[in-house]
Amino acid sequence: MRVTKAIKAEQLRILEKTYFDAKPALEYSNDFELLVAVVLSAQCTDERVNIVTRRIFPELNTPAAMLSIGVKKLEMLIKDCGLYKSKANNLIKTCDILVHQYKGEVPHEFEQLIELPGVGRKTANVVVSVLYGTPAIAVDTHVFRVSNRLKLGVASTPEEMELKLQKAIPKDKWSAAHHWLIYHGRRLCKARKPLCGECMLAHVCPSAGKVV
DNA sequence: CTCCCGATAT
DNA sequence: ATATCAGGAG
Repeated sequence: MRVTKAIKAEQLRILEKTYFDAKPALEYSNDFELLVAVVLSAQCTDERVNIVTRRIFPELNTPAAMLSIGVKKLEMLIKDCGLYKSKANNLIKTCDILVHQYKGEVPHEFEQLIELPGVGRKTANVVVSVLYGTPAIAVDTHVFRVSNRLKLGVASTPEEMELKLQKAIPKDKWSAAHHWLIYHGRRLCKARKPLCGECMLAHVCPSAGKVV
């Protein structure tokens, strides 16, 4: 199947119709909490992140509070999320910067966010999109896999995919499309065993039934 | 490219 | 047993 511009538009139309109510799965009650939750979500399910954050956010809901407990305690608290030494180290460093350079606030600009330790393009895009309404397409493992399968965008790196998707998707749909693709990746277009048999996109998907 | 890493699904 | 999970840094 050759994925033309018209087919991509049809893919997006179906995704929107199916996942119109898609929203962030991570739980948070302020800007700082969302930033922390997204950092913790690297190579970890959102469900597990929520279990951990429900336990720690009542105490650690500000960068000053998190900074004060130190790396070792933070490591123990977030251990269940995996990659815990890097994440704890990065979070403490980020908290230090937020407290001393941003008055304890989470910066609003992508260029500022991406300079924070442990914050890359994906995390920065989620923050500006979810918190500040800036059009952005955060390319995580689901967005990358699903987009490549649909050939909505074809890329070998997340950053390349981000650029391809920005061209394939109308700007006013960027942030929503990010959530459509994640929901689709979780529910049907799974990494291991995609459910092409019950997929509403199968007739416009060049990979339908072909994924090992 | 490798390393970080525990929990879960298959 | 192995692949994968809202990645990022060296």
